[in-house]
Amino acid sequence: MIRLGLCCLFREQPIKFRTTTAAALSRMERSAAVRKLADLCLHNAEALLQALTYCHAHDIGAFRVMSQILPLKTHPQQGYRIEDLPDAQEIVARFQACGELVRSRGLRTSFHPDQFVVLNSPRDSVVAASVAEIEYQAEVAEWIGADVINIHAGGAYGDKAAALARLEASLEMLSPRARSRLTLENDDAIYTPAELAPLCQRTATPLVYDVHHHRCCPDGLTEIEATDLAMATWRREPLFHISSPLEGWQGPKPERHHDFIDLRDFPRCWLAHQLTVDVEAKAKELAVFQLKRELAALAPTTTR
DNA sequence: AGCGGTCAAGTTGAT
DNA sequence: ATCAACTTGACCGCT
Repeated sequence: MIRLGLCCLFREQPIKFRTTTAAALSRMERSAAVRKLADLCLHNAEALLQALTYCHAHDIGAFRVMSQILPLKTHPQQGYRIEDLPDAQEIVARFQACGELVRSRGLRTSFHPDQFVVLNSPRDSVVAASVAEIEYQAEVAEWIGADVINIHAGGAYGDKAAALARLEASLEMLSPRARSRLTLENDDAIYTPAELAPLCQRTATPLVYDVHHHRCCPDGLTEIEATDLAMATWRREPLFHISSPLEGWQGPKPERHHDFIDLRDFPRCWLAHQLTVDVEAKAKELAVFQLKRELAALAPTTTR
């Protein structure tokens, strides 16, 4: 019943996504720059199709798409609209082909905008840039059939209640296609499941439960309680995160991720549910395979 | 061809 | 006040 997900990259499989830098583009004529960007987008769409094909063939049920799938899409100077790139139709067509595969094979895809996306910032410019980034990912999500754009709640700014109120207000700024995909995840330092759950329930925003973060930043809830709380916020298959600490729970930085998942870190209460669990481990597909094997040995019919 | 410094963005907390 | 850590590899300019 557990669908395991791979995050963005491969350790051994030669499937590579490409990107560029704003500095490099700024040294080129705009025509050459957009040509390069278009080539990268075409390449990445093809690579995504390969990634999804690989996942399906190897029984990996979910794939997280890297934020730079369209490189520098919302950069203030080098950003672009897809329709302004050469081969725009071909780029979209290739991503839509990914979407066909996702739907026909029952795969799940998601996005996880990174730490620069902060919807609860007191700075309007930060919120505006964050909304733009989420909207870009929502456009690609629509092409590829991704149902999740997962973000953290943001900073505390010395007043979490006010910060969460700003977050709630910012949700209103999103288009329907972005809003309907947006999810919130508990983080490893600031916002716990207990703090996010009320907002999630009130705003019908699914809560992505990261049990590693919960262990780093606890709130008094047991893992069973947090699991149930998070599950109740989903109107579809829940998406959770798993990872193991690089140097053990007693190490200096338990929030850092290990190459593989220690089976002891996988909450047993998750096994009873139909869930997607993204495997956040540096050995990538190898870690997914290892966890799948170990879960299968534990309970032979409960994984796929 | 190979090497290594650098890469758009925000926030926090260690120094 | 400054800066590394988040996640991480890959780009790109230099030899």
